[in-house]
Amino acid sequence: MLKLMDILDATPIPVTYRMAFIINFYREPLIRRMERDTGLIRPELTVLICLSFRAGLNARDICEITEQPSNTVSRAVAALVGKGYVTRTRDAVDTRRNVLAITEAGQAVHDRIMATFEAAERAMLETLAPHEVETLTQLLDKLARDVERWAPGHLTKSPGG
Amino acid sequence: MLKLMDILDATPIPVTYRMAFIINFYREPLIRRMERDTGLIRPELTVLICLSFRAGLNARDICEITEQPSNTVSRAVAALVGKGYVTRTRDAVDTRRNVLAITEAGQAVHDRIMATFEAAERAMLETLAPHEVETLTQLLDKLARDVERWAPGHLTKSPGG
DNA sequence: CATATATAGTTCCATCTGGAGCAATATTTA
DNA sequence: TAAATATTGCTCCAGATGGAACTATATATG
Repeated sequence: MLKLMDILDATPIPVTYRMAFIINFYREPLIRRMERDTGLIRPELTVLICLSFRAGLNARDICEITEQPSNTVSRAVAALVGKGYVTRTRDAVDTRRNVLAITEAGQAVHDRIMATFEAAERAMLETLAPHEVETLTQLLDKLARDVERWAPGHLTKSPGG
Repeated sequence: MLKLMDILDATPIPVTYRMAFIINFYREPLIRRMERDTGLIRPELTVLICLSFRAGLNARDICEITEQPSNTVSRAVAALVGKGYVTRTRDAVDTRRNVLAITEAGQAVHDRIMATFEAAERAMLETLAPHEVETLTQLLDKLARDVERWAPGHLTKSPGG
């Protein structure tokens, strides 16, 4: 039976096709499992990750950090507040802003989810020797940090810089 | 301003987080541009890629190759037939099957789209030295070919096989 | 102070997506 | 042949997603 991997060899985009392939088979099942087990959906996890890393952000900050549309973030925040995973308090100075913070329960569910992601990555990387993992990480890091230069249409988003 | 990349360093999944980051900024703009310029959507491109690689597939084959749900493929095929990019002919032997093939126009639009993907990958990889690109490709290939072992929940899909 | 403009966050709406189940056809079993 | 089961491909429906417009508040300008 023909499988996706047979097409891997024929594609004119060997690097990104493989990356997309890997991410697809890595992330989708984990996201599905998370949705089933915790009731959280993807944008909600994104918000939790941001708030877990830094408290005191507002929805707009998360939009800019993640480059997601504001309605997606808005919905995710509202859902997380409803579930008790995030608190939302009006800023006293600028009453348009809602300052967000992750709750203990939110941190707990975040940690549980990330643990499954972590285990899956470890399992994936077992194929590689430690020095190969290091090399791979470094190369990916180089590409990621260079995103401003190569991302198609990325610069056009904020002409002011 | 905090950006996604600052979180890169703090994540417990350094490899897959970077891959997802890269793929996100690579693929989404290209897909959006494709949708705008050609009117094709993602699943339709997937079908075109399969049929470009091998003619004579049916929808079920494409489902198995790409692991996409049958309704998604069904819709994509119907849209492509309507646009004149794919032909669909009933199999004389098994009249449940529709044998699919890409048309000349379909191949042309496929090639045009893939050319933009190719140019974007080239631009992305300019950051790396040729030997680094080679190393990266090999490491990704190793992971991709090992997918059956590590993909979460992948084996459960076909217990017989 | 009054008006114009900018920003935070939400809702509306159209579209994409996947799960479940359905109709048509093929295959197996009695 | 008749009935049970499997397979192909489709439609229905619920939920996710993003663009655009809207409300409320803040800031800049006369």
